[in-house]
Amino acid sequence: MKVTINDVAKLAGVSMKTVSRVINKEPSVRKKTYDIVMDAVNTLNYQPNLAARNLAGTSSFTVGLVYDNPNAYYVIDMQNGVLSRCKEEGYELVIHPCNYLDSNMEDDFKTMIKRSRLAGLVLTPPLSEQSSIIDMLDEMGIHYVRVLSGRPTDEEQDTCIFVNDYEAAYEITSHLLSLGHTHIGFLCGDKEHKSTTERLEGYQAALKDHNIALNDELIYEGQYSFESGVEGAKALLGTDNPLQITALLGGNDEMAAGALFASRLMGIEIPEQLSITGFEDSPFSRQTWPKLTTAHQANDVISQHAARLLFRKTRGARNQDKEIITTFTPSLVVRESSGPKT
Amino acid sequence: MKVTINDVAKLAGVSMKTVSRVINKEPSVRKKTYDIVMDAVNTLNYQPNLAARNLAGTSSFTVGLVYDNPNAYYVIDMQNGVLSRCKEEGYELVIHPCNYLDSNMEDDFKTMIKRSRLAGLVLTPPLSEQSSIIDMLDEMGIHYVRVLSGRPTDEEQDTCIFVNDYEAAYEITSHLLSLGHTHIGFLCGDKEHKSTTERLEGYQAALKDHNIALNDELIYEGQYSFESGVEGAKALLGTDNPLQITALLGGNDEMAAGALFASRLMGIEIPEQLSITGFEDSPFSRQTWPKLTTAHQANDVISQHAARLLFRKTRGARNQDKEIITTFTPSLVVRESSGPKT
DNA sequence: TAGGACATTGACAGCGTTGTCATTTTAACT
DNA sequence: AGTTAAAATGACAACGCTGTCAATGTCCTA
Repeated sequence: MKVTINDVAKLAGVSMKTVSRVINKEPSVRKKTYDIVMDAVNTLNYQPNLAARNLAGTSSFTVGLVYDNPNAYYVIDMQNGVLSRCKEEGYELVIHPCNYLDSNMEDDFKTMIKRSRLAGLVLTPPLSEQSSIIDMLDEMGIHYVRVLSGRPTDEEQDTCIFVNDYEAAYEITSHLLSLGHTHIGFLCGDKEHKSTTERLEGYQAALKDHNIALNDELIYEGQYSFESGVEGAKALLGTDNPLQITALLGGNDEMAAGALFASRLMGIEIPEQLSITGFEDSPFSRQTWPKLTTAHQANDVISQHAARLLFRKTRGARNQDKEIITTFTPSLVVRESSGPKT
Repeated sequence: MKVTINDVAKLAGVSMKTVSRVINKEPSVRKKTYDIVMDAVNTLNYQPNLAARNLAGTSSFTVGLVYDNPNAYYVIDMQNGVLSRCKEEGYELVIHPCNYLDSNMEDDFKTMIKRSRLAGLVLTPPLSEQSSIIDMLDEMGIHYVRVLSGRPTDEEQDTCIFVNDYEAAYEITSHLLSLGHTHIGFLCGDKEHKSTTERLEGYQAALKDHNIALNDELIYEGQYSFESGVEGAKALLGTDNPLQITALLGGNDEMAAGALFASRLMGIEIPEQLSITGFEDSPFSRQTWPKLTTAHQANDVISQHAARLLFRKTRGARNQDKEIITTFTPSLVVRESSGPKT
């Protein structure tokens, strides 16, 4: 019933170790031998046992995905991306949701790592920004790849995948500017998140480049949540829109949806009286009325490349085949929630 | 650096095997010995190696979560629930998204199972309904727990967790009836899904109990998607609402959101001219305008109990401590999208 | 106080791989 | 053909734990 490496070896007429070499794609196996072994593998439908590999080998075949992001769409996308690479490479994925409010998160982390020795970790924001975590991992000698909001720096090229929120925010803001808006509010997330400051700076840079004076009163700091989007829109627009805002940049789709919701309550027509934009292009940016103009962030692709980067580090030169993109810029998607200033 | 069972044994002054007994909570370890060993475990901060346990033991410490549900919120909830139990019991979770359109899904499945011998699987709908899969698992002798839409039957009590959609749909429909609605449309999912027929039957039963004649024209079959919700609402309400519909039951929150969207397009006021209800209470049922009346489905709790049920089967009598609920009925949550008939 | 029954513990092999190092085969030279 | 270096393969221990079964300890009974 259960097929082991020995069965394959016997059928192929080689030693166990040679089969091991073949399935690990080690060099220094003769082509002919390789083919014979692969034939045996296929006829027996052999699947190497992960537990044994993890136990015996120096490197492991499980990678961890660590996240601390309340957004389900985001997590699923990241998960699927990493998973698709894992499947290809024969790795297994264990997921590890975290709560950064949780004080014993680091212990939790260590436990997980001890339990199943890991090939490496993929860290998603905002967790990937926490230096205490990174330091701990460095200290423990654990491989990792961080998905980060930011503009690439030479230094961290090989452990980071950057999402250029700055650029994307610049683009969205430019879009609104080109529609004639000049009084543009910003519903940002909390400033501890790198993405918040990046998006904010992109927004400000675009305004500057169009010679529009910055005004801090136009910025509302929320928590990337629907509720804080509602609050933010109410706060900025007030009862009679004293700041004469005609466009609102949501820090993410959820906040934009909140702003949409608030606008309804206040009887403001979108986009006629107010343009609203999102960020991330999560599915529900298409499920609002009107549909959200937003910046599409290809999370599944991003996480695939994160996984690739991790595997490259883990398995050394063995699979350098595919190119790895380390910087992604979300791209503008224009829908119905933004329109010309009237 | 790495602490093994031997280190613990040495420190505690017992044999390796006794430590093993302690960490596996086997009976027949003297209380005193137990305490000594646990002390050693704690001072060394010992974490048993999962790979070794899986390799050496007859039972495994990894469980699989298999899903084929496009709804991110649902998946995350299920995942978190199962994960929380796993953490407690020292298990590890590997996730396995499927695509039931994919023809070689079953092979995929087998590969996964061979790779890492599993303690068992948690199957979520609609995958849990597919008898071909169940048969395969039975044949392979794999433990599993199915989360299913349905009313409990005695027979499958020990491998199934039921979500009583029938009852919930009955309740939602009754809610609408009590508001005075008599012409109630139903935007259901595709009929291959068990949940669709369950919800449909609940809806019909409620109508019957109120002596309202059933009318198939009031039922639109979609795919549980936002888009099909839009289409369904358009189809049922037509240009001049020939069926005189004053309330619309969404098969799930997404379809309800779609109906909301369509209503906006058609200039129908919610809930003044039309009541709309959802199903599942996913986060975005609170992020629509108006917020959706829906049936709350506690997916995280459901999946926790699914995991418990699995562990009970896996580990035999070792942890019978907590009671397991095997039937859950989503409960009505009244929000702003439903109102009295005017 | 001896004998037996049962509870508790330990010694050791084995799970299915990979790492190390020794051995054989091949290729590349004189 | 003979030598040598390099490439290809194999033998065997080890990874950290659990299962088996034998050994010891404890408590009871007569």
